[in-house]
Amino acid sequence: MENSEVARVLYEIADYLELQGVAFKPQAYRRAASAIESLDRNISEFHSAGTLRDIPGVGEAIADKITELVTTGKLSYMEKLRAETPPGLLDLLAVPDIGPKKAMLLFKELGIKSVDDLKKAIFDHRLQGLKGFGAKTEERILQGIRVVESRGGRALIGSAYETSTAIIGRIRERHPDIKISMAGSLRRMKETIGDIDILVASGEPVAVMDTFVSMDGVEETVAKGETKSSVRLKTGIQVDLRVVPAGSWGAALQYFTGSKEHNVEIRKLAISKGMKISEYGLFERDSGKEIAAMDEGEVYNKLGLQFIPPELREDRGEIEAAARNSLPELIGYDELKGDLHCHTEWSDASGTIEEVWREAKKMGYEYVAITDHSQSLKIASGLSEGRLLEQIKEVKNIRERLGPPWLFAGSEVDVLGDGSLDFPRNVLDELDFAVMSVHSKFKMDEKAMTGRILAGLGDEKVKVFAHPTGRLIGQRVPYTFDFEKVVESAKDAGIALEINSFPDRLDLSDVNVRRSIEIGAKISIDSDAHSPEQMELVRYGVATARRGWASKSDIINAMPLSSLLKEWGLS
DNA sequence: GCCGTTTTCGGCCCGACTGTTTTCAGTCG
Repeated sequence: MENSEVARVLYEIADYLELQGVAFKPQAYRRAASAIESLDRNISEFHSAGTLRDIPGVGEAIADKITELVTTGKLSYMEKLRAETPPGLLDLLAVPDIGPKKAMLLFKELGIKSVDDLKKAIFDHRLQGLKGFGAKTEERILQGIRVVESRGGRALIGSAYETSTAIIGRIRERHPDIKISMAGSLRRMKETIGDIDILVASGEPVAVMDTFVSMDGVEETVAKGETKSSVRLKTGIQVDLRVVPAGSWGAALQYFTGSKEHNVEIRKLAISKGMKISEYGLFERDSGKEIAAMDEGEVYNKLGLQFIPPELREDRGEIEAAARNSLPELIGYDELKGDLHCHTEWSDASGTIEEVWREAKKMGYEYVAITDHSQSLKIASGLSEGRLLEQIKEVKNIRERLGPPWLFAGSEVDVLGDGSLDFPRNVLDELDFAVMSVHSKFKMDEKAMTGRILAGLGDEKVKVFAHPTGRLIGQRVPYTFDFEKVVESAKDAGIALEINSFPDRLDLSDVNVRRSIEIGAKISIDSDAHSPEQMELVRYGVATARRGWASKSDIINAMPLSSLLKEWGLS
């Protein structure tokens, strides 16, 4: 059973208990669920080793439940809770402004069991008169239902990052003297974003708020107060803006960056050291004297910690590592020396080889690889043997003519169902190197898929395994294969596992990156650009590497060209 | 239900905003 499935069950239990008004247990279940989600090994390994209780937040009772789950695939406790609660009631919790108390009240007083029931009740004006419900609440809930029905999930980091960059630019233009930054999951560069958080330090909060709520693209102002405003954009995404005094900038940035789990642990740490932390600063608990507030790094330092980069703040051991002064030095956003996976108009992309070269030069790269699709990928205009040989000649000509950055003549070669590569030996041998991918027969069973991948990784021309799990965020689950075995094999063969930087892939994921590095495999952060400007998407790939605790030495395309040629035998 | 340099019981992060029950509860992040 997958970790995510176990976590989902525990989250569901938390929701049921919350609906029943049970105190504290929901948090306990959520904490355990969150820890299990970020494990880098399968939960069944902990079960077999008898170390379930080593997982933070897992005690006797939850360990027993996990055991029942992984051995039988079912959990009687959850079935009992499920039977006691009308199924639609959980959906009510997803509606903004409806929490457990209101959901239960609606059920008990009006028999409302689903979002549909709730809509009908509002149209019949049956909510008014209920304790705690007035006309405005009714209107807000109706709005909330519309949002839930239209949004249907979280935004990918790519679009959220661009939107937020544009908003910050507009606010800064009008208020040049303020400090402004992304915060929340966006600053942590999570792969999906629930809403965009922006933090401002200014002595004139009202003026900044006014600019914010009256920007182009605002569909509706959800809330507007003295320190916080929320709007919903026409694109459906919600943006929260918070304004704090300049004196508490660092503490506020720390606080609003989260994650929630990280902050809970930071608060507990503060308490254990006789301090107290809020968005206004770090204070001595008894005297109330300010210890740090202006500078985010100082807030961490005064707690006895190294500065923790936002991408690590997920309560996955970063606080303990920072206390021991042993955080990794993360790969920087400007440390890539090249891109090993780019497409051109020879297959399914736009842009010529020369345009890709020019973009690489603009980005300050030392090298870039042309890796168009292979022959069997007809849907993406894969190159035939003859076309590929022709392209290799062309790449080498341009390389001669234009000089650095160095152009590699590569190919994104499919590994076919039987484990063979999509070009014959004599053609592969003409390449500088190959990027291997799975693009077909996604539904093979674990054994067959693992064998297929391992066979492909056995070819000496393969130097990068692209988008290794095949997932598409929110659209397609990874294919089934033995991840550990593949990583081990890639490590032994000197093949890098890719972080594909496309926002709907980000494959490897942060958790998979961390596991791969632990095993000792190397990573290649590539754009998979299908137009020259998409080469900049590597920002999200680097972010994912950082979230996976990767440092420069883990990333092969952070190497200068000379080392890459020598150590990786690319040419 | 979990946890422990406050350790086997008694706590469990903190504050803003909103609407309504006019002094506070519910929700959210």
